Amino acid sequence: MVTIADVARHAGVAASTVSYVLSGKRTISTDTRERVQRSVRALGYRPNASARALASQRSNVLALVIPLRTGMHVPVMMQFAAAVVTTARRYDHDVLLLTADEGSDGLERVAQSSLVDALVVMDIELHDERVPVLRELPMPSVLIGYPDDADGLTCIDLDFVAAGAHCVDHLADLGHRSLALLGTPSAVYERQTGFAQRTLTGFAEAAERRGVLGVETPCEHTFDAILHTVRQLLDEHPDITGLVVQNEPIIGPLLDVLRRLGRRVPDDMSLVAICADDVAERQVPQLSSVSIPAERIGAQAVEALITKLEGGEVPALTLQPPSLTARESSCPAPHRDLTTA
Amino acid sequence: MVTIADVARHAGVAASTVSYVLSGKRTISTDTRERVQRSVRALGYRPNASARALASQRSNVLALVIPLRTGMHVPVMMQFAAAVVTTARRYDHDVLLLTADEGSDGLERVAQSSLVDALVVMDIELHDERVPVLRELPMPSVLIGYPDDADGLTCIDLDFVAAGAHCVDHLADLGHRSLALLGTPSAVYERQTGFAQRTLTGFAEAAERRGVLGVETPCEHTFDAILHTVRQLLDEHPDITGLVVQNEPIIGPLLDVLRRLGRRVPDDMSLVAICADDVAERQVPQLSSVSIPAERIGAQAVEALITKLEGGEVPALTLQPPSLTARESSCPAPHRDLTTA
DNA sequence: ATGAAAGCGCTAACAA
DNA sequence: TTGTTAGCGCTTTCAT
Repeated sequence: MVTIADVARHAGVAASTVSYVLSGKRTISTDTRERVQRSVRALGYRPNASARALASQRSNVLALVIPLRTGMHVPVMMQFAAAVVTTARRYDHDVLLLTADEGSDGLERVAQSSLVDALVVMDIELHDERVPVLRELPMPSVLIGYPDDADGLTCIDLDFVAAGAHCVDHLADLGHRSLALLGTPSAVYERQTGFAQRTLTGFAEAAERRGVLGVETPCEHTFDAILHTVRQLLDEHPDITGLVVQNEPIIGPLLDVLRRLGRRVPDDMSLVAICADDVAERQVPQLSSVSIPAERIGAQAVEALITKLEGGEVPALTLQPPSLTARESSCPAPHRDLTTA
Repeated sequence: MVTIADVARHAGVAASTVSYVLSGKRTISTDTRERVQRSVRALGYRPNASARALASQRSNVLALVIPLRTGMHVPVMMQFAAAVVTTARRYDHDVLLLTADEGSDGLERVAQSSLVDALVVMDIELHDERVPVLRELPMPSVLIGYPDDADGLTCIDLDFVAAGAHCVDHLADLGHRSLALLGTPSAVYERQTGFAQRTLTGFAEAAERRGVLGVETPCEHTFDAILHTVRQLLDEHPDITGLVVQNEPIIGPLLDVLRRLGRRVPDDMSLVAICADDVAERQVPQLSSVSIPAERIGAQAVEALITKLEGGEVPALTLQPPSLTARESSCPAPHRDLTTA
């Protein structure tokens, strides 16, 4: 292994000079700088990460805590993770991957051992045991999602309340009077997961505001569950003509189920999904959808952390405004048959 | 921050004694050990990771390199990643997440800076630029997948050749005489990705051996592409009655496409997929499938690394034997209509 | 503009 | 069974 001392010897300077050339924290004469840089290249020198971390009290590693639980939509999480890693690298940081099942102990472990400088925590529940821990940790963190009590924390998320409302408004604008929200599996609600809960809130509030019927139901992932859920929904509320879907894996089978139940999309039933754009575009018909800007949020989370690490200020809560793209799955409500009214 | 010196003082022993109590590398009298352990708890001591790594030349961190490219099936990758993290934790290691787009430079960076002790690299291509780099790196690595020239490397993978053959045998045993392999997007083949390539080999060899027709075609992910690919396939080979599918995201739409084209599964067309069990079970009808044991392979990769780190020997190539589960999507071939023969 | 030297917090060889 | 001590390779203060 080639050390800083080797480089210093090779360049005929002191080790500290090499360090300063590399960090740029001191002005170095062009001559010396170039000589050192040549030596670095000649010897293939790479600073030892542990030594650097020990001396500088900075590991240049961020922790990323991802959920590995049932009901989470995996591709979206991967987009987050990818964005976090890519952005971290842009700021010369690496990413340590933690799974949520280590719980708050895991957070304390990596933080208190100085393995990482800061943390990104995904999939925050409304009452999350990790939140008080994060608050006490001696280093910055950013939550993707936000808990009920977000005091003293930095949170970034899609504005799911607005997303739910947005879907209702879109359908209500098209003349639909009876809507349903087909949500995530019930386990997700029972965990009091923020995004699911808040979409529901936005949906309900908007339905009330617009004076339309707004029914809500969770939905599991199996085909039979989807069939059963939708059938029951339409039995109880036969006049529903607008569906909001927040449950990416059921989208394909759902279209099939609606076909079997004799509802054409969009003629008999308009659909708006909350999902990644590529998923929406891949369906037949293509789905009107509110997209989940995972890349944007992941990048923003890292940027907020870097800012905090440099002593800067960041907003306590950043909510991405949702944007709805109308595609083929939503259209004006069918005329009401007044004879059956 | 509480250091080992604080603990030593609190317990009335030398710092090295604390170190030895923690590592267990020396026999310590019960009395001292308990006193030290009490002090550790009392002060909430956590060894500093960088200091430990610097002194011991071991970071206790493994690198995991995951692909973020088109055509890869994301949920399977997440299963790998989850298994790697979970298993690493069982051996007291953490996992640093790298994306494949850092290329071989990324590997050199984390290895030569001693950021990690060892590497797990996923999605290995047949001719992979990272392979020669891994071979020269001063630390152990395990490849998930394997390149053409795997000399001096440790590789773990599902035996995709056998998987392809297995599917053919299953269908041939049921009397099918004309089969097709519906593969991954062509980009995956063009990258010379091992698993896709080898499945194809196994498929072709087995078809030849069994004396049945074996047609192969890549397939993109969009609905239109699936429709077009399958239609063309059945136009050119109308007597195909067995389909092998290695392309998880198209499975749902494919069933739809077959229905549209008037082929009932399994009555007119038997289907065998190479995919995760839960995906196979979620379909209607449930798919006969060769499962991808991601958890097993991920865990095995980490265990191999740990063994190597401890100076042990591991096999150069570990191929998981595929296992096929027959479900509802495959059945005996329809009787041939001899009048049209 | 550069160098010397004191740590950062831990491990492990050496001593006792 | 335990303590003393010399690093691990770097950053950063202090000195020049």
